[in-house]
Amino acid sequence: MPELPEVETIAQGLAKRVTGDVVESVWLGQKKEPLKSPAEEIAATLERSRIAAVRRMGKHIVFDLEKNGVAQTRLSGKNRKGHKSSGKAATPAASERSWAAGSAPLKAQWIVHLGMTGRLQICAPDWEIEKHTHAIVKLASGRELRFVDPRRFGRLSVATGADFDAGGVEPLEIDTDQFIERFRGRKTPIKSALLNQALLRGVGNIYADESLFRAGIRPRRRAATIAREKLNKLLVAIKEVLREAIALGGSSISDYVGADGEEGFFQLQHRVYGREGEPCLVCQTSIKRVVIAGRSSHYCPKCQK
DNA sequence: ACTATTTCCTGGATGC
DNA sequence: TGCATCCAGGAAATAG
Repeated sequence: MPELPEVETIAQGLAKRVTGDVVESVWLGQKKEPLKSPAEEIAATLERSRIAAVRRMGKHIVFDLEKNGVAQTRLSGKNRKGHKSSGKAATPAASERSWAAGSAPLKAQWIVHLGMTGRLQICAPDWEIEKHTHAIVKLASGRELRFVDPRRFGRLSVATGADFDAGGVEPLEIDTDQFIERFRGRKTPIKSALLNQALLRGVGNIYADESLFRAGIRPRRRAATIAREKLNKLLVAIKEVLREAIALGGSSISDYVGADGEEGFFQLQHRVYGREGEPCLVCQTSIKRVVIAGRSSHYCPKCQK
């Protein structure tokens, strides 16, 4: 279940391997759940685009795309209402020019959310197509980038007009004042607030539990009842947990593996997540599990108040 | 404007 | 062995 550290690891791995490559063609499966944008729009946006960068925003992987202005103009005019062709010379010679040449490239983004079980694999075209493969992106380098997701909680979309807005604020970039402002006054349990991507983006169930343990706060505590000092401690804990996890390549439980298929190791550092009934590593008290907002929440009843 | 609950999905684990 | 049931959980949709 990829959260911020896993997605960061995957995005970095992908960036290393596909930056600069060009999309030749795109195949999209028939299942509609994984597609947040219309299939034709995703395909049209990706095809003939150069992958300028791959980065993470919250739990999303964002591919920054650049396309020759001429080709993009033609596609936009055909596929999007109210978007007129700009009248630039659309000669075949121009559309085949190298990416560096000619007018400024038109930008777009391909956004991938892995959900629970989504994976992006880079492979040779003759690799067996796995069950639950929903997208195959053919690259000019001869490789393929495939999206595989058995549970179909993952999502693919494109942003063409404006930049993709992931909502919320990056937990590794937010400062104490911003954090307190966003979380204080909320009546909801702090655990729910941490999972709310519109507040803070990228923290999921594992890292919420681990951060709350380090900060000594019970997951059911209402955000509004937590003192500023304690909220500050929580933010420090969140940043610490996320940074440590990124350094270890994320947590490999269930389906997660990095871009090259390697596993992460942060699961070995989990102090409460998945440890129901086991002794607290600090005080030996049995770790409890309760359900909050439909999510398993693990905590030490003695260390967390 | 918030908050809480339900729904979507499949595979692996568990129970009888 | 086989079959049914439960559970994992992010985010969108729905209800209050």
